[in-house]
Amino acid sequence: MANQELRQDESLSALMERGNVFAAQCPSREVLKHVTSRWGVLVLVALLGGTHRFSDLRRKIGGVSERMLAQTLQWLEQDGFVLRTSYPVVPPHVEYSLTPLGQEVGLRVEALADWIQEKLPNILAAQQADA
Amino acid sequence: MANQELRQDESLSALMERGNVFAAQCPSREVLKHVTSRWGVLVLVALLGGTHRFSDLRRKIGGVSERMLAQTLQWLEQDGFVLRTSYPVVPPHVEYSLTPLGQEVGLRVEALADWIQEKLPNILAAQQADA
DNA sequence: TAACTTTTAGTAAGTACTTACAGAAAGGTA
DNA sequence: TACCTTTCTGTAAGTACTTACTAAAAGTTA
Repeated sequence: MANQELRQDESLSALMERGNVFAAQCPSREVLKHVTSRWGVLVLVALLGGTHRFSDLRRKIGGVSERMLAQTLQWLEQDGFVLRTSYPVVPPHVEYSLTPLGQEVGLRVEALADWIQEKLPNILAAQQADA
Repeated sequence: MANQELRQDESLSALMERGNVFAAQCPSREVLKHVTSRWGVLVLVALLGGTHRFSDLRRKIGGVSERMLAQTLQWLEQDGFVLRTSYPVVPPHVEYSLTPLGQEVGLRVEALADWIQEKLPNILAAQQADA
């Protein structure tokens, strides 16, 4: 059983460099948490549509508080997914956009969100079925 | 501004049937929460690899408690993504697998998780860069 | 009879996520 | 001077998520 974990085409070092979401201590877990967080998903999808200012995002994403939006943006910025551009004017003017890395995750996240939106009727029907 | 929300090719009723994750009260938000929950992602990816018993999942998914695994499986079962098959024996024998709907979400979630695993080195490098 | 098996419920306790609200910054407007 | 603007940051308070632990069911094995 134990050595089944090593596949033929992957060396041990290759596995270590890759990240393993099933391992509790793997740093990929944190990244996954940020990306799939309640507001992270929506921020990524929104920014896929282009650069947004803070308040644009706040308006677009129904239900976010300023506090949570700010925190989520910081997470995504630290992971290298979001680029924050601040103009030194008063009142503040800050723009958020996706980095190339951010666009890649964004596309995956959007694919998931879109699927759920499209299949919502089927899902709701399934929920009724076994209720 | 207000009427820009209606696109030419989509009637109002079509929009309502589709679900909109940006709307705070849309039921798709709940589904999204279950699918992207801390353990939901991992359960879906694990089950994509085939039917698993409860304790198999617990072993495979590093860090889950029995309590959370059970709750997550119930969420996904109610949304129609997971099929629970219970054999009336003692001690209990229960098998979990994906429904056709579950396989569809599973693939999207797996695409996201795989991307993060593969790009982890790049992400960690990006984190270092602005730290 | 005591102990072990597997899956899940229930409880209390702890941690993390979220919200609501007040405040700061510095220039333009009334 | 009083107030408005935008983007945040603290603070306190509330809610939700997680864990650890106890317990049940009913046969099989020691």
